[in-house]
Amino acid sequence: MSKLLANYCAPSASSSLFDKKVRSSRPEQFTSSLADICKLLQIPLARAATNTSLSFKHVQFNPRQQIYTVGQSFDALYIVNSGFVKTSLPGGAGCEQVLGFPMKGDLLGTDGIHQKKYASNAVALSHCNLVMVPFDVLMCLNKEYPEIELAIYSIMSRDLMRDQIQLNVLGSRNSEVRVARFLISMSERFSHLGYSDKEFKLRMTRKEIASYLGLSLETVSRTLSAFNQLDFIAVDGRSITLRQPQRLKTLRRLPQLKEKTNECLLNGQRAGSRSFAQLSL
Amino acid sequence: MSKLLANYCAPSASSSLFDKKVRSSRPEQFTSSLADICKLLQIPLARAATNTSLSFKHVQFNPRQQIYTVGQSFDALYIVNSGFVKTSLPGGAGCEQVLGFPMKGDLLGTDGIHQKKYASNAVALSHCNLVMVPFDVLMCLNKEYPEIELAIYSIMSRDLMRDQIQLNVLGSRNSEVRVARFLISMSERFSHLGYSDKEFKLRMTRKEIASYLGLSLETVSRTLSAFNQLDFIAVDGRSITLRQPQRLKTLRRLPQLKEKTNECLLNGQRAGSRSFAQLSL
DNA sequence: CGTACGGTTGACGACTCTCAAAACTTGTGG
DNA sequence: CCACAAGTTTTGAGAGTCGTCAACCGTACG
Repeated sequence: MSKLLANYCAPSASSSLFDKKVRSSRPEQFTSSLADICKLLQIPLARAATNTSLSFKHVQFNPRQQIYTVGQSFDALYIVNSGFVKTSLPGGAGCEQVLGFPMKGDLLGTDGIHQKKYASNAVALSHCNLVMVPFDVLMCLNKEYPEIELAIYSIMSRDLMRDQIQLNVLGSRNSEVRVARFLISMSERFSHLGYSDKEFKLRMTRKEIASYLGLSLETVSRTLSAFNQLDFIAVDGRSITLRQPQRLKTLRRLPQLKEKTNECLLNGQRAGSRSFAQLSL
Repeated sequence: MSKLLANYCAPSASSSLFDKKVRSSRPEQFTSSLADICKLLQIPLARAATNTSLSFKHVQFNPRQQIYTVGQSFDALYIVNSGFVKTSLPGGAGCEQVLGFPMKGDLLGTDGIHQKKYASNAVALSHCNLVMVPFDVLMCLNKEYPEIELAIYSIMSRDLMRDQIQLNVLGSRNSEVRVARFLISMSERFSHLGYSDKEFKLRMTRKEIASYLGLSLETVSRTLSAFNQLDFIAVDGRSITLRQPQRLKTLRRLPQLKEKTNECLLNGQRAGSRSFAQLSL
């Protein structure tokens, strides 16, 4: 056990594999302490601060670079320190299914624990800085810091919740709701990271959003344009500004589509026909 | 720690009762040993057999009875010992989103760990016998049996994989593929439990299947009827017989829908003008 | 400057949803 | 045991959303 941990008590040493992935310009961070990781994952673990000997290596990834792929032997989890990631399943006929867009603080690779092989693909959408956490090191850590065990359960539980919510989104067969909930979700995640919740830049293509939402890329584009014309949002390529987040949040399909005049409900806007693009202008 | 465990020490732990597989008769089982649970969850944990003092209570549920609901305080996980369960999210306007159909050996309630509140509803579809595993007891157990920790990670990892696969199904916008994959999935799960993989009875309504697959119940019914006419399956209410599982497994939508001549010619008669594309075996 | 890629917009059609009705099953009470 | 009610399932017809195909524009890149 301590032998394994000792392998990670090398503050100065850097392996050749590690050097290969280092990018050129920026003063990137190369190691994290246990306390750093807990902070990143938002685990309250006071005792971790006392441990200054343990360090975790960081790995750099360039845009479009694979982090791991389906079937690859599982040996480590990754924590996103900076940058944006896309996870996906190969969809057989060349069309992948996007599973999620992990960002700072998210834990990647947990789907590989069961079969000792990664069950999804992970690829960097931007320049990424990930903390590599070898799984056997993590398992040893838990013996010394039992609180970590609960924390990992909690994180995996949260990921299960997220998947369930995404299942709910995909189950609602309505493009506007899906896109709206996607925008709100991104807004909340950016807000949670300390960025603006009104103005942000998407890092993924329309095609990737479409796959994530179970739509075609044209429908995503059209829906964004419609929201733009309604002034719910302002779209400029991948830059999004939320102008009326409440409208997006309360967007529903009304059970009764009969009346085409009633605007007084929670949301109102969506009462009548499909061409609501002309409604509010 | 041992105080908690002591609460679950049954004075008369009869684990021999468990070895006999009592299915339809009514002498229900009321407790399980640690070894029983590991067997149920398919955790290889030899040392657990030595522990005969620890016992876990069983809980009975009648059809339609709630096991837990969204927002309810989380304190225990449940393992399905017998019966069929449905988990779901409340869909706002009365229409729920079905998340899954746990059956024997599945672990329920893990989505409640993160927020200490259950994040989904669980309801019994049949008479159910569940093993209740108080979460704090589980956490204490892990200190005595560290292998359990990895086992729980593994189970949650598997559940994450399942959700991801389901996301993939919902992302494929094609009713036939969804229904086919649902049938194959059920077949494999029954087979895995030792039942027939060709002939089984579904415990859920068409409506619940439809919600699970993101379709309307009529589409599910129609697709099953189409499979029936093609002699892929035989449908009799909720009783299903798989006649040509390979056809179901390889069912795809061809990128080009041009040709209208490509018949399977198994049955010749097809209700609609729908072309069923297959992958060659 | 040509190519490739990403994004927008339009036209058209098909898949699937909605509504509706009927056959069938299940549960309840007299 | 039957009758009635309520729910489930099947099937049909029509309509609507969204996917497919296509063209066009802008940007990046060699």
